[in-house]
Amino acid sequence: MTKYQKQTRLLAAVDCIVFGFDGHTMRLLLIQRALEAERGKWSLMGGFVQPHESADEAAKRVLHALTGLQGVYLEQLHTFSDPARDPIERTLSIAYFSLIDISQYEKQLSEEYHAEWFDLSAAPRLIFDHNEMVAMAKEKLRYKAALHPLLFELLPKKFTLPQLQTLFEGVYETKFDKRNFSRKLLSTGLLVRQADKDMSASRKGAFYYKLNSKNYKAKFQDFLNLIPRTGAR
Amino acid sequence: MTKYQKQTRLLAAVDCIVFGFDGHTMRLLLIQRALEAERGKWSLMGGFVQPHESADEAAKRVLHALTGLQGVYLEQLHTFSDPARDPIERTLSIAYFSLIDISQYEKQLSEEYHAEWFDLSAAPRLIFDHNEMVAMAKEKLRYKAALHPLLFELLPKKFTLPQLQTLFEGVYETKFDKRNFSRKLLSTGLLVRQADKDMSASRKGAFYYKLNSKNYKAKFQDFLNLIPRTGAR
DNA sequence: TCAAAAGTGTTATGAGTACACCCATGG
DNA sequence: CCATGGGTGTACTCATAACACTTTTGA
Repeated sequence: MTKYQKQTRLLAAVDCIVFGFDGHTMRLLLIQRALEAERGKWSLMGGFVQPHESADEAAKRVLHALTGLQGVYLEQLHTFSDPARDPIERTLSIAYFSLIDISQYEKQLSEEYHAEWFDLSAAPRLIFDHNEMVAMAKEKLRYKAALHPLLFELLPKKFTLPQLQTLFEGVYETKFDKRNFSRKLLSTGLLVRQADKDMSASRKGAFYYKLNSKNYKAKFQDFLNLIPRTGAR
Repeated sequence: MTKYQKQTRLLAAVDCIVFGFDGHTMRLLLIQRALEAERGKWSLMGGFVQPHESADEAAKRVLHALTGLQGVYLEQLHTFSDPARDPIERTLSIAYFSLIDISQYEKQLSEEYHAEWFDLSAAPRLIFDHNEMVAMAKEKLRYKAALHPLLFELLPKKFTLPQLQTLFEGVYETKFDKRNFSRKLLSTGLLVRQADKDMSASRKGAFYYKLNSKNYKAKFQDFLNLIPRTGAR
């Protein structure tokens, strides 16, 4: 088989920006880097693309290793290619961002990787260009979640409207009117009210909802305009 | 300098999806591939990422070589990484999409590359996964142009409202009401009416407009909702 | 009975849409 | 004077946003 002669081959890595929500604030999952350079510094979870896997497969593999989770929301974000981004050797990085239900995260596995959740707005300095990746992921999350029902990926299967509103308020760093918020969300037809309530956060209790998965798939690509114009953008 | 041992290095290419608008329909710029495999087949313009350039720089270089243009709209689209996407040797491709004013395109240079404009809706079969890249670029263009004033990149500096409307109708493959269209576009504050008219398309003539570049930059990131709900989506 | 959070209804404003006629000009 | 495309105004509907009180229940 003829090869492309005289072209330089490069290392290709994937890096995963993993977002979670703890009920109060947005969180970011970081690990302490195991390799030189910058061993011990905080870093996104990453790994090299192997010869027989695509970047998507590599990202899934890495994410499963970090969280023990499969089938999570994972989307290619951007490829970072500054020739000097990794001081050891030129490495392309294909960044992915992921949304996980933090309550399903398996702490056991994380300790193997010295992983930790950080408040998104108080994340430490990361290696290489990882802070830039996080900033881009945050922006994309805000952008996309304003138009598509994305943030449900961060919640358990059963969730309450107050939880959902707190999540939106965390992502957009603002407050919404709860009457308008619930009317808008319910009008999407995405939510199905359950018979039971979450009694843990109030005396009255808040009804649980689940996603209507049929409508969820159908409407995901629509523009839903989930964020009030007077709120964040 | 320590290197990352035992990791496989891969070829990294960029491929550019170049869109234009000829006044009637959306067009796609393709070349006849000069390399094996598939020499002579239609292809996107691409090239390998060189050791000391980023992917953005590579895409700019490639695009300049193809069109003679500099400073054109160019945005990273997606990285394609199927291990089998190039039958000769595994190659990652970082795809970019670009919008150019077709009237500035320099035919001389294009002939050097056997480049040709194709009607976007009648593009030929392309090599490798390039049809998939084009499909994704088309979708992203529709998505983004519904919310941001992007399509102006396809027009000359001076353009008329009927031209602009034809362009939008081409991208969304539908017809808009011209009264609503002009009201909506003018209400953005992005357009500045010129004193002169384009007399080439009608007896009455249509006023030229230019972009208000200050508002253009300021509003680019806003959600403008440029497409009627009853139109395409 | 009280505290704390959940849940809900009304009104006013503005954006979006549907729709039809007059204008300017060159031939 | 007429054919062709350019340009504009109005009324209706619906989505949005602002705003405050009642309900539930455990302590």
